[in-house]
Amino acid sequence: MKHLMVIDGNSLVNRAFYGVRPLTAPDGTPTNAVYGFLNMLLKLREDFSPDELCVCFDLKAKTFRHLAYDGYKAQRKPMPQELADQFPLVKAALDGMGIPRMEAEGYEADDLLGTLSVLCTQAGGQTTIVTGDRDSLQYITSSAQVALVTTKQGQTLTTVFDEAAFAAAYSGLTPPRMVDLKAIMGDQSDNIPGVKGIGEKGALALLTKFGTLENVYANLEDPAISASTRKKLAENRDMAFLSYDLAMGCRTAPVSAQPGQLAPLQGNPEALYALLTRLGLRSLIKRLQLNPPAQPAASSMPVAFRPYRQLKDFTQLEVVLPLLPGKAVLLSQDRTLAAAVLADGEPAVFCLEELGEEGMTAFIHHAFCGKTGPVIHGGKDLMTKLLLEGKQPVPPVFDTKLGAYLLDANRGSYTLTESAMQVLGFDALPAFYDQEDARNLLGVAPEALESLSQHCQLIAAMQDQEQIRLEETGMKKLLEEIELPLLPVLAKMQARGILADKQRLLDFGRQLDGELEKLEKQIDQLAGHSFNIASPKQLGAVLFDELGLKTGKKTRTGYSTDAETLEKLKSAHPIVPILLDWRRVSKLKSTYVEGLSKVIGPDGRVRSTFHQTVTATGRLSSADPNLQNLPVRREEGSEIRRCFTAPKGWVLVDADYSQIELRVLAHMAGDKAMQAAFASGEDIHAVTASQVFGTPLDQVTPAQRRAAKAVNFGIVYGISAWSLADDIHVSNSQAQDYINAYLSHYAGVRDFMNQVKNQASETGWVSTLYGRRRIIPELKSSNFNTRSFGQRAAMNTPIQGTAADIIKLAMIRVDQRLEKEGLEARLILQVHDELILEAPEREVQTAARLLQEEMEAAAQLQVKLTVDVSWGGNWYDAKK
DNA sequence: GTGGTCACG
DNA sequence: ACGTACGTGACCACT
Repeated sequence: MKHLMVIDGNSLVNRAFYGVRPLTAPDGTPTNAVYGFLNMLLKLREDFSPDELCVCFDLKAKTFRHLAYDGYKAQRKPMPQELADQFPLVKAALDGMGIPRMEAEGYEADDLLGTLSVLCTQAGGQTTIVTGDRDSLQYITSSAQVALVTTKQGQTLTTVFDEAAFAAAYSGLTPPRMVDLKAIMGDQSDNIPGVKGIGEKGALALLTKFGTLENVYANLEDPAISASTRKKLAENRDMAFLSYDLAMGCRTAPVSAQPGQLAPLQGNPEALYALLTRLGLRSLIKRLQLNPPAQPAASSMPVAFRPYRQLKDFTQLEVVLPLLPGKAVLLSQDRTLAAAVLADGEPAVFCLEELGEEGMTAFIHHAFCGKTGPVIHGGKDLMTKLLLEGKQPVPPVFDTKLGAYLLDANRGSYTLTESAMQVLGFDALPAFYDQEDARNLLGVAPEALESLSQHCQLIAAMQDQEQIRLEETGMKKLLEEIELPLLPVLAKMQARGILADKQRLLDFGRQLDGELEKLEKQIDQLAGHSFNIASPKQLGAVLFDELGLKTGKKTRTGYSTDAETLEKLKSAHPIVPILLDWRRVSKLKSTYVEGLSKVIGPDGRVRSTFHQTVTATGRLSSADPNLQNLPVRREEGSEIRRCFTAPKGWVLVDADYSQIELRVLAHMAGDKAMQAAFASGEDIHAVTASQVFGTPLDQVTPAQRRAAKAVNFGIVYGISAWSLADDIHVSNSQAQDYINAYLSHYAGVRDFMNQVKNQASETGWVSTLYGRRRIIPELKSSNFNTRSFGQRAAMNTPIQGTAADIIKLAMIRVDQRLEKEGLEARLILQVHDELILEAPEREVQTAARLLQEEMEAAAQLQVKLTVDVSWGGNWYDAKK
């Protein structure tokens, strides 16, 4: 016997849209509903293994189906654009997968489900109806079951209702009576009026006694019906029968195919692969085991690849070597393969097996260590490696990774393949060669070489395209005068690293172990049993279930146990302060002591990677390890910073900008009052308090200063009264008063923020003083929260991003100046508004002065940039 | 792999 | 009525 599965596409896509967190494709297309729906579909297909499968969709009629009652569904909110846009994508994906789909003009998916299930039964088959809508339960028969899909907190739950399960859930009712039930109780979401004043309970009671709507009215005078119910029924008789018709699903919709004709189709794997790639749904590609098309469609490939010339011996190589500088080059990670695009556009490839170690060394020397650097994709880390090998690499003349980042800083990653698709506008690439994965390619040499050659040609094509687009968007100078010159500075910092005192770190770790043990003992005792303190779930159970403490905020999975929540419960139970201590100590131990001691190199130095293409605002980020978030705010973490040291005879020189973001704001907003506040040289938060509260400066209270400081931060982050109130624990209206006072005093700031918001909403992007752009897709969202987030980001980015531009300029200046003055001192770290040098003791004064001068001179703003410098034998002592 | 938590500017 | 501060990365538990 055949098993048919019919799916209500509209219902499930809806569930997916509201159940899955917002996701977007690289180009900004919303994809969460596509992603969620396809995952549900695949899971259903696996769980039920139907012989036939069909997905049904609503198709609006030109005329109303239910002319009798115009209110029907008339009041439904229109579907958000983000959701509507995803239906065509879902349908295209189904076509690609070869899954039949069906729609009929003037009918809803639900009608098709009912019709198909009846037809299937008539043909002697079994039907599983899949939907998120309980209306369809009316179709349940001995040969048709309903799989009801619900989403709760991102999880999808499927409950199967057959006749038995239905009877258990709706005692006293049979599936066809669902219609009668709705006729009486109505349904707000479907605009079915029902009998006004009678709800689910009353309706159920009536039907249990009388069976059907018809019979209820036939027995209206029955004494079991109360006078008031009888009155309501009598007054709404027409509405009840109209509702019955509305609730009754259609079982005679015109279907374009019969059960028996709905077997899986061939599909179009290539188109599906291209679609899912464009949408950035890689996990689905994997789940469907799709392979990239062997040969990309000619139409989607705007680069006319040329055949490569393979250099087979050293003599041939020698001719080409002098031509390499300034050309696009690509080197496999293991450096056994290389390619270059020469002046005439001809690609040449090199293979270590044929050229020998000597050939590859010569290639590297000429491509990376000559007078002119290469054109490359992601040159910083290669340059770092070459530096560590003792070579003297020259900086790239162009880096397509940086170009791709500047053109759209919202992507998380910039692999060659992804960036080529972004910049050149491909749908898909022959993702055969990937710089990150070259090792796998050995042993398939001819294909690997062809692929390497093509990818190198992509770099050349990207360079052309990026130059045009950077020029158009006004970011050419940003690339040429900030990002590209910064690249070698970062490479040098990465290669140099910072010296760490491993012994001291481990000693500190042992001390922490002792403390942890003590704390754990106390916690277990107070809880009455031992448990995993690090598990928020177990901790929540102990605090809120066992000890009965008052719950605070809730998270998606339970009640929050974060520091803010615990802080409020500190006096409620003696276990709470101990937990807070445990959290702090355990963080120090696992993240800092253990994490850092793991990455200290054999020479005692730690080498972080400074990512130049990660943040949306233009800041750098630091990883493996992250040296931009070492403890500093509390004393107990200071020991960690004492473990980062200068070598014997050297010192660390630390310089940080004072209030750079607020100064940038004062400049960009052209706010004379704020500029004057900085010019006074007084503490900015105190001055703000004095001006906003109208208090003489020397009479500003600590509380006023705290409030002013919070507002200053809030302004930079894109403020709202709600969050400010939450932060400084005042009422919403109090917070709003602060903001109003602030903005009326600093009217330039208010105007600037409004102008930024308006421009951002119009264009979809914001920019920094140096022309760096951030596209903010959230600004166009129909969702209030998403859009609000976009507006806050729009207000914050010009400030944070300009500050980031300035310190990058400072790094370049410092590096050049150190070089020019012939000093041995070197930049080793950057922490957003702070630079750290390693300098021989004899150079300290010079280096400190130089650092301050160059940082302060990096930008000429209407507010002076000021820098505080200090030094010491370790990072803690260097930062006064 | 995701979510909760927490470290930094 | 809505309900979040902006930007990151690492660790742990848990699925």
